[in-house]
Amino acid sequence: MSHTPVGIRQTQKLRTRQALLDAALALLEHQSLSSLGLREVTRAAGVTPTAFYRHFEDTAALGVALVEETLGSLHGLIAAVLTETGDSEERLDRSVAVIARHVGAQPAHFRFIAREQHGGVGPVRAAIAAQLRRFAEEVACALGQESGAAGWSEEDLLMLGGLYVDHMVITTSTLLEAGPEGEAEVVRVARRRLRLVTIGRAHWLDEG
Amino acid sequence: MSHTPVGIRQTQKLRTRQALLDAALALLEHQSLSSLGLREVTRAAGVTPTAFYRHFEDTAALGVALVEETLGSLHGLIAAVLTETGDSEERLDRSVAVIARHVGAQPAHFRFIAREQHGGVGPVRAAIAAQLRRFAEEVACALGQESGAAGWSEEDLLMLGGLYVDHMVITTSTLLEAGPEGEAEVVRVARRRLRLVTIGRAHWLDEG
DNA sequence: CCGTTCGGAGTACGAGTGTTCACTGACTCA
DNA sequence: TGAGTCAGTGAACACTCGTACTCCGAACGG
Repeated sequence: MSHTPVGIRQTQKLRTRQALLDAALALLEHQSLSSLGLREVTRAAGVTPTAFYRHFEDTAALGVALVEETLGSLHGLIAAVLTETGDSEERLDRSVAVIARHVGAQPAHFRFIAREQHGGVGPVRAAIAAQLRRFAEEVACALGQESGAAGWSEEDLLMLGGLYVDHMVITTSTLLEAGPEGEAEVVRVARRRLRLVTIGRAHWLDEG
Repeated sequence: MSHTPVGIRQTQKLRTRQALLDAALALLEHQSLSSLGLREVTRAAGVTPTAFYRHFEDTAALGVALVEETLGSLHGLIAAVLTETGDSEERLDRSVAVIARHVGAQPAHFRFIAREQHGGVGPVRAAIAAQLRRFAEEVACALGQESGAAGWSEEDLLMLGGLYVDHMVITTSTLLEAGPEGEAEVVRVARRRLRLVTIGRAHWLDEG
């Protein structure tokens, strides 16, 4: 992939950068980015305030980096799940399960995304929107290669992809609100919702 | 309704209270509640910081009041639109139109809701969640009285009501992001999404 | 009419904020 | 090996912040 220089200096710099990101993410569990202080982050990361500027210009820039870290590695994953074999019911269950697993594994990251998707920091909002748009396009592309997609316009595929992605985001934040003990119920409802959408999809061309 | 005492004192108090709410709402256009300062609000409202405490304990309490102001008056409205006569296509268009009109009329209020729905202030999140749950129940109730609702379990009606409400919220924030010039396109896509859900609804019992 | 209530003003305090500057010392590389 | 680079330090800057006081004066109620 990208060049990963092994200089002691570079690695140490990356280590501090990651410490800042981790500290910020931990603090963002109970507040939003626009109220996150630069000093607050550096204190939690065990670094002086000035060191922050070696890595990020703003707390906003740090937020954008967090967006990349969270969503950047997810591309292709959803599309992959959708293109796996199995009937639509199976694929549906698997999609929801994948989401639940990821959210359970790194809740702080997804809480951050849910919170800042409409949050007060413009650049971060834009970064999230861009990533979600890419997801929608990927899903639309995957759907377009299915057998049932004959006769669907590109616009409608994008509409459907966006619907799935938005539903994925909603499910994510609902999972976070419910906590581990409420997960099963949330998954149940999410599956039903997806099934309803799938049924609508199957009959879309009948009544378009 | 509620008692509205006409004392000079009471009215003046309500006036400043409203000034605080309006000032806060204006400031919240470009930031989120958790970064909103008490002094900032009072400065914009033209009062001293100490006066704030006569009306709200916190900025969080002010946020809850804003939630009530925005969503409290909307109850019954959606259900009313849904129970009006006309075929499902008409009702669907009317629902989207009503949303677009409300968002266009008071964008700041709805931006606030979208932003704080997953924001960093717990009590406000809870207040919004409670209101949205009420909406979902109202929609579910309205749907239950339609002719096509025979055979639907109460749980599935609630699932569907929640789906509609969540979609309403998404549409709202998408409208806000798009601005007035992008409104037509957003409305187009929102209508299509709703139509797909409606189709799924019509065939729900066939394949349940 | 007069004592009480109370919304709001004014002042002051300590704590925390973002940003700047000169500096240090370990790493880099010719 | 020696000059240069640069991630991170520490002190200081000028703010803003939330909150606790005391006090004023207009509106209230008996």
